[in-house]
Amino acid sequence: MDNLMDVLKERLKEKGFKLTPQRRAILNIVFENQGKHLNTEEIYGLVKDECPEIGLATVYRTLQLLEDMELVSRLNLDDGCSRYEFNSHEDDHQHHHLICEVCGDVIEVEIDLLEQLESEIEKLYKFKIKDHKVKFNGVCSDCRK
Amino acid sequence: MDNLMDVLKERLKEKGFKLTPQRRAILNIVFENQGKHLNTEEIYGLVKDECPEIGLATVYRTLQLLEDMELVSRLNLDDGCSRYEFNSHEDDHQHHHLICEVCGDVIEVEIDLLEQLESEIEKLYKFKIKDHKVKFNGVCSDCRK
DNA sequence: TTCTCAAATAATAACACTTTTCATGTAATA
DNA sequence: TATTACATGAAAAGTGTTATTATTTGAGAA
Repeated sequence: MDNLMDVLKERLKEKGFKLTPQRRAILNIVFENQGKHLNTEEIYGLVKDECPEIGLATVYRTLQLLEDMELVSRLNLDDGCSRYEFNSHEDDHQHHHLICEVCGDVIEVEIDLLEQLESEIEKLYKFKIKDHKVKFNGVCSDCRK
Repeated sequence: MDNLMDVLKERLKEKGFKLTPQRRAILNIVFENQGKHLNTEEIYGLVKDECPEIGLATVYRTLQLLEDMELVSRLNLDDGCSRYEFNSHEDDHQHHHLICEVCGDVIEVEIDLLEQLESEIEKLYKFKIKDHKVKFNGVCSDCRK
């Protein structure tokens, strides 16, 4: 999708950054692997097909950059590394994840019933909530068989 | 609380482990600092008053052990280290945390309105939920002034 | 197009947190 | 007592990540 790169270019320009092949390639990899929740090392491996010269540090830097401009989201699945997903749902809250403790699969949940809980918390604790992260651990349908 | 150490001793015995001064001291520190969410280094510093000879590796090992026997819970507050809290609520789900992005304070929330969300997810995804982790990021009442 | 310079890069060193290794110590068991 | 298994401290190694540095690159100016 060319439109995607236009968005990237635009957001980079806003903050005085440049659109480089590395940045383009990394965003592409994350975009093409939606639902996969790749970690930095995996992204590094995949992006090398496109940019064989790329360094791991650049991957780390770029993912941070892409997170800053809200094109990707960093996930913490408690497996010792950061994972990333393409951020399709711009403004609103993130979706949630079901993490299967048997096969390790990660399923995305689109329901969001946390609004009422949030408003209750905001009232009770006078805490301004800006974001929430919800993880469910359990066993997926396949592994229950 | 002596009862606490009895529980520890019992659970250790179940799995063939021993109750050592180090293990007793570490559990005590976490117990005495409920609401503080200490990290390993902080626990190490505090436990040295009781056990000056203790090594950092033992603290890591013991916290893992205490987590396995569900006497403490490991928290991930996205600040680059593991934090621990005493696990008072045995069987049921954990409570939630409000993390202030200004002062870094962590506030505990006891409300749990996730039951309905969970049953909906279980039905829809046939995913057996065993635990959930919820973090809210925002600004606490003090920092909003 | 060529020049200029800030920004971006690759490579590598440094870093922080954590785990493992290993030799020694200690407590329960036979 | 001898044996066995577990626990420990110290140090080394491992892991994911960030910082440093010299070099290269891209985009606007000449």
